[in-house]
Parts: sequence; C-alpha cells; structure tokens
Amino acid sequence: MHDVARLAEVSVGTVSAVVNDRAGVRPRLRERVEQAMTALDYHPNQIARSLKLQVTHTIGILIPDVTNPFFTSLIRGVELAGRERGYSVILSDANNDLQEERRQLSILFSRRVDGVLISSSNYAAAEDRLTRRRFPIVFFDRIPSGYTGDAVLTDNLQAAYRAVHYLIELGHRRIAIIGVNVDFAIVTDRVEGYRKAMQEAGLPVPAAYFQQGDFTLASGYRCGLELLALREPPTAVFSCNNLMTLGLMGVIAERQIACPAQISVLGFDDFEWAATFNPPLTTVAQQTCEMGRKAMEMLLQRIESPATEREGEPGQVIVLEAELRVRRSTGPPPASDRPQT
Amino acid sequence: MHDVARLAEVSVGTVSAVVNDRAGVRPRLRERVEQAMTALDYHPNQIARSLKLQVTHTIGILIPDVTNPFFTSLIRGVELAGRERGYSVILSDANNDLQEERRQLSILFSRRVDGVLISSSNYAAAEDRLTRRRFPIVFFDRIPSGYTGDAVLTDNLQAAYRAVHYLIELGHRRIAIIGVNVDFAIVTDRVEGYRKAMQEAGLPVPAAYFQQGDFTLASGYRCGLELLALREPPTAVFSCNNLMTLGLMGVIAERQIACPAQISVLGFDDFEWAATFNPPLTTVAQQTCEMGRKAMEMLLQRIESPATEREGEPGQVIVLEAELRVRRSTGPPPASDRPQT
DNA sequence: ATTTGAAACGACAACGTTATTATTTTCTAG
DNA sequence: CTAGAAAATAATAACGTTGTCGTTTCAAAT
Repeated sequence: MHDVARLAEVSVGTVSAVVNDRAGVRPRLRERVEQAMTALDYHPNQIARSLKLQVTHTIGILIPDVTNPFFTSLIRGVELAGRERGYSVILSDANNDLQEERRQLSILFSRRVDGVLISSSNYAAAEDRLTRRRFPIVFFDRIPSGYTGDAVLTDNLQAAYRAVHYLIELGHRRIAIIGVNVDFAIVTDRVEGYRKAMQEAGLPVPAAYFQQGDFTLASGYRCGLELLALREPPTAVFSCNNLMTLGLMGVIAERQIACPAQISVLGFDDFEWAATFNPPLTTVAQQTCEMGRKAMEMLLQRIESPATEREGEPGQVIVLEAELRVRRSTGPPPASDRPQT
Repeated sequence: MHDVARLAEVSVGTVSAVVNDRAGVRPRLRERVEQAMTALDYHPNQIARSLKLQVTHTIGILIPDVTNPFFTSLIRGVELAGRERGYSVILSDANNDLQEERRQLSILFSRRVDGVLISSSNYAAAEDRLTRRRFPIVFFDRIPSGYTGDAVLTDNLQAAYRAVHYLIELGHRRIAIIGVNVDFAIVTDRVEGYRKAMQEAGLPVPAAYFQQGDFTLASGYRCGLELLALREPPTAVFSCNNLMTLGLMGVIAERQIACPAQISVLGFDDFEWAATFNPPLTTVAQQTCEMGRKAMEMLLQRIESPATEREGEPGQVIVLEAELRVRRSTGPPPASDRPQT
C-alpha cells in the first residue's frame, strides 16, 4: 500500500479511500491510484484489514461428514449465499467425533470467524463456549434437543408422516423404520411422524420393525439384514437418511429381492442420482441447497446487526417443507399381503 | 493479552512467550500466566498473529464441484493432513465456471492463504497470477495440459488401459467410451488408455462409439441415449467419470436393458455406494482420500521450505495407482456377439 | 483580488500480536 | 560480599490496514 501511495504520489490514506471507494477523492487522483495499483498488482491485505476492523468476513461451517451428499449440497448453498455478500467459508469436518468437534470450534474461534454454522455431532461442545458469549451461531439439520437459539431445519415430523402415510395408502401394513439412536430432533421427529401415521391407521409397530442405525451406509445394510431375516419381514421400509437407504438397497439387491414388487423402500434425503438408481428411489427431498442458503443468510443477518440488538432477541427458527418424490422403489405390497377390503 | 498480562502481573512479552511456549520463562511465572489465561478464557488472536508473522496457516482449495463425491472424499484427505499440522482450509467451489475460478483465486490471494490446492476448470486463471509469483500451489486431478509445476494425479492412462483391457478379455469387441471434450490430462490420458487397449486388440473404434460428455450426470444420460440408439450398439461402455456413469446407468435402467447380460458398464471413479448399486458397479477406484492427503503434504512442504529453495526447483509430480474393482456391472457379452474362436 | 466554506488530502494512532533490544533480577565464583 | 555473567523480564517497534483530525486546496461569492 505504501508502494502504491508512493508511485501515485499520494498518502496511504488516500489509497485506502479509493480501495474502499469512499467518497471524497477527486477523479484525477483516483485514477492515478488505480493505475498504480494495477501497475504493482496490488491486492489489499485482508488480514491487516481484519485486524483493524475486527471483522474477518469469514464464517466457519462445522459438519459431521463432508462425504455425505446431503451436506455437500448444503455447503453449496452456504457458499453461494456467502459469496454474494463477500464472505468466505472455512470448512471443518468433525468426522462424527465429539472431541474433534470441540477442537475445531475452538480453532474457528481463534481464527476470529464472524460466526459459525453447525450441524452438531453433539450439543454441549457448541453450547458452552460460543452461545454463552452470544457469539453468532446457527444450527442446522442436526439440532440437539433443548437448543433454543437460531436454527434452520426441515419439518421432519410432517415429512415423515406424509411419507409413511403414502406407504399405508399403497396398502402396506407391515412397515418398518430404520432410525438412529441419538437425541436430535431430526431423528426423533422422523420417528414421531412414522409413529403418528402408523397409529392413525391402527397399524402395529412390533419392536423388531424398529431398527436403529447410525447414519452410515454400513448400518443401513446391517438393519436391512435384520429386517429381512424376520419371520414376518416388512413389506415396506422407511429409512431415515440417505446413506442408510443406500445400505438397505445393497442388501436387497444382493438377496435378489424384487423392489418394489416384494418390498418397498422409501428413504429420507434425495440426491442427484437417486433417479438413476435401479430402481429409481422414492425419497423425501429436503431443500438442501436452500437450507444452506437460509442458514447462511440468517447468520449474516445476526452478524451484521449490532451486538446490542442481538442481546435480547429470542432464537429464530426457519422451517422448510420437504417434498415426497415418488419414483419406483415403492409400490403396492405383494398380493398375499394386501389388506382384505 | 494485555488483560492477561495485567492479571498475571507480567508483561505482554512474557504472555506471548508462554503462549508460544518459548524457553526462558520461570515455572512460577508460567503458571501464573496460565491461570490468568484460563480465568479470562483467553484465546490468542490468530489474525494479529498472522499479520505479524506474515503466515496464516490457512490454505485454499479450489474445486469445480463440491457435490461430486470424488472431490468430497479428496477434501477429507486434505483436511486430515492439514489438521495434523495446524492448517485450516478455505473451501472455494468454482462451480465449473471460469470467471468464478479466477475471482475465487483472487479472493484467496487477498486473504493471504499460504498456498492453494486446485483442480482447475481452466488453466490460464491459475497460471497467470499465482505461479508466476512462485506462489505455493499444487494442482490435482484436473491438470491442464502444458502445466509443469507441482501436481498429484492418478496414472490415468494405465488405469484406463487396464480397465478396457479387462473388458476385451471378457470377450467384448464393441466397446464405446464416454469422454469429455476438454484439454485435461485426466481425460486425454483415459481416452488414450482406451485407444491403446483397443488398438492392441485390433478392435475398431467407430466414431459413434466415441461420445463426449461434460462430467455431469445429464451428459452421461445423453451419451447413453445416443449409444443405445445405434444400429449396432456397443456391448460394453467405458465411462470416464462417476456422474456420467450414473447417468448412463439411468438410461439403461429406464430402457430395462439387462446389465451386464446385454451391456457391460465400467466407470472411472469409485464411490462409497457403488457396491450397493444395482447392479454393483465395476469401477476404476482412484485413491481419492490419499490424493488429497498427498497434495496437501506436498503443498505444506513447499510452504515451509524457504522461498529461496523453491526458486530453482522443478515441479514435483506424484502419480498414484488406481485399482480396478470388479463388481457385477461387467460380464461377458451376449452369446450372439461373442467372437468366434 | 480577497474571503469563505466546503471538499480533498496527509499524518498518525490504533488493532493484537511477536521479536529485538534494553533492563532488571538471579546466580556463581572469587 | 561483591563483581560479573547469565538468565529472566519489560519496553517498544513493527506487521498493513482504517478512520479521525488537522491542514491544505479549490471554487464560488463578494
């Protein structure tokens, strides 16, 4: 900057003024400065600027698994929204590890990110340090129960309810679910939606139809195995996340069980190639990219509103609708299992 | 830091010394400082530190598409390697857009990242500004032809050659390829491997068997459509990337063509659920996570070696082997198409 | 021409660190 | 005990910006 100032024969203050295009610098000078900048290939040092301004225009995003397509689609939304307003994003993959999540959070804080977006592997980690300080933070998707701050999530209960209801309407009576044994609304609500739909239809839910995975493909495979080994296997399965659905489809293909003829599969989470799967998967599609976008916008709004305003405000929650995408992994149950009418 | 110093009744210099645990501070004082730090919940300001040290311990990674599983797996490797050495990563998704790539690169530079990892959508953008300055940069995967600096990539030619050779050994004679019309070694080498295998076997490659996609699922679908519409459709298809393979599988399932009985499919790029696909996909598996890791390590090595050393050194290139994972989307051609022996 | 008010510009102190230099304390040996 | 060396601590100038506050320049009005 000093070099630019010297070359253009102005003071550094003036250079700063043209960089941030503040009013009050005469066209002639401005031009001279701009020429000097390109001549020297000068790029303002954002680090120095951050130090001075106490603002980094950087946010951190902390997710449990970068390789999960749900999150990558979401990241795209975050990036897009951030880019429009000049924010960069530091990516942290907690790898489903609590310790790691806490450590990453601490690093982000040290780097003075202006805020963080988080899909938690765990609640406490985020809560203790950041929210207590009224640090701008918004949770999305995996929101721990009991959290009352800013968040954006899908209407999981309603979405699950409708999905299972659809299966019931197709004539299924023996419907299993693959859930996850953690205390996130994302899971409990989906299970609740399932229960509600089943209960309304007067359908029983034997304990064996209630499987617990852990979000991974392998666990979906394992649960599928259990379900198919049952004396009375389900005619439809509702799987609570994308990777578990894929695992389940793995067993089904392996055992050469006809889908949907013998068993219907309906999975939560859509992804680009769900439609080219064989059979094309019926899914509950969340607005992933939109979720990322909304979460980012919410965060930026918090960041850019003065701290005093933040103080009193209650947590804001955005709920997105999900869409049932009927493809060909669901169909009526086998004739022998149809309810007599 | 001043507060900590005041509370511990020492100078800021001493606090700095204990934070960076430099030698020469007596145990008694050190303890007092540490107590003060925890009492005030002090976290060193990395921004100020970066400004002073002229080093950010941050690298940028620029990729063409975050939602592509190939890249996400790679990102994981990058993160892992970075974490071990205290580096954070700023993610930039160029979205396959040249303009955007250039802009993002400029932003990364302004943020004074210590280096960048890039899988290019385009060559010139990266070249002009960064490499000319001997800025630490390593390319991976999508490396523009003509680039001579640091890079890590798969032995694409060999991998493609072996894949196609495998198809030929199965008895296929009419083998098509879905490539991409860009000047990246990643593509040209795969095509070259295909050609080499075909030529060696004395097999013809009609122009119609040579399709051009653009890395996307939709393009794979489109190319598949073209191939199947041929008067003499291929009995096997070699697809040059994961999304195009998925698109191709889409058409095949839609048209109810038996795979592998009627047509074999072999795709470049493996992914977690390729094995649970129906049929399980035969793929060429690159060491994605390892590629990320290696690229990061190479970059960090450049960064941490003094600039003078960097000057003369020629570009370093790491070549990784790929593995052919035979699953069930490939098999012998239909009986009518078998070569007479 | 001179005054006057506004608009342009420059000097300089921060921002939170680190590293160098200067100063004080502690220890060792005569 | 005290001189001297060695070790520990303090003071302070950077790092590259921004914004405040004087000071200068300019254009219009007298």
